[in-house]
Amino acid sequence: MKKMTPRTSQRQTRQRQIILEELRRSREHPTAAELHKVVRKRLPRISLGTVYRNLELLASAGRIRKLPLSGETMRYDGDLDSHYHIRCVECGKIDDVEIPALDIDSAVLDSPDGYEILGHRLEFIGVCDSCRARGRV
Amino acid sequence: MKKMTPRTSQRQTRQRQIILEELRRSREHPTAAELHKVVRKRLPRISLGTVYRNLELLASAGRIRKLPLSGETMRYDGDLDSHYHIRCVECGKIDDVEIPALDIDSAVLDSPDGYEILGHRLEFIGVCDSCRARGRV
DNA sequence: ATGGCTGCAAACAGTTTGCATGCCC
DNA sequence: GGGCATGCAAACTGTTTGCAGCCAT
Repeated sequence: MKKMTPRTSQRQTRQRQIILEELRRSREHPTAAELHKVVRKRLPRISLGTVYRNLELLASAGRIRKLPLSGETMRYDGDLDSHYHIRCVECGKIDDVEIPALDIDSAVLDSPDGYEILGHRLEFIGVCDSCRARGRV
Repeated sequence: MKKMTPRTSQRQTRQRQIILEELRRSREHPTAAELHKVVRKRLPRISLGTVYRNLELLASAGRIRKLPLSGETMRYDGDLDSHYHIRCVECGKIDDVEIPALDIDSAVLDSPDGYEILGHRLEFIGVCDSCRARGRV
C-alpha cells in the first residue's frame, strides 16, 4: 500500500503565523517592507526575505491576497472578500472601496482578439482627506 | 522690454523624435527596454537611460501615455485616446479593449474616507488566443 | 531524521541619476 | 554661446535566490 503523502501542507512556523496575524490585523494594505517592520517588533531577527517568501506562500495558498496595483510596490491584503481599492496620488495610501463588484467581464467577449476573460482589476485614483486638508491639492 | 522666453519647449532631438515615432508605430504597448531595442536599429548608440528620460518627458507633456498596469514593468502607449487594456496572464501581452469608458467614479463618492476621485484604472485579465492555442491552458 | 524553513548576503531587474561632453535653438 | 540633452556607468529600490544551519513534523 502506498504511504500517505501529506504534501500540500505548509509548516506552521512562528514567522508565518505572526506575518499572517499582523497582516490581518492591519487595515493598511502594507508592502512587504512595512509588514516586515511591524513583524520585527515581535520577531526581531526575522529577515525581509522570509517575509517575502511567506507572503508568496500564503497568497498561493489563498490565505491572503496580493494587490498588484498600478506600477507600484506590491501590497498585501489579509481581507479575502473581493473588493476594489482606491489609492491616494499624494501619499500612496490604499483604502477599500465599498461598491459591489462590476459585472463587465462579458462585455469584453466581443473583443476581436479571442481572449478568454478571467477577470478584471479596477482601481480608483484620488486624493485622500488628509492630503487635501494638508493643502497639497 | 522683456525678451521672449520660449521655455516650456522641448528640444526636438533626433532621439526624442524617433522614440515617439516608434512608439506610435507600435501596437504593442512596449516597455522601455523593448522600445529601446527597436529604436536602436535606427540609432545604434542611444542609451536606455535616454529612452527612459524621453518617455518621462513625453508623458508629462501629454504626448504619450504611461500604462501603470498591475505590478508589472511600466509600459507606454502612443495612442492618446483613452481606452482600457487586457493583459494575457500567460505571455504578458497587452491589447486594447474596445469598450466605452465606464461612468463609475461618482459611485465612489459615498466612500466614507472623503477622497476626491480623480479617475479609475480598469484592466482586464485573460488568456490570449495564441497562448490558448499553445495548449498552455 | 528529514526536508521544509530561516537568516544572511549576494544577485537581479527595472529605473534613476551624476557627470562630462555634445548639439539644438 | 548657453543650456538642455545625451551616453555611460554607477547608484537605488524592490524582489528573488543560493546556501548552510535550524526546527516542525
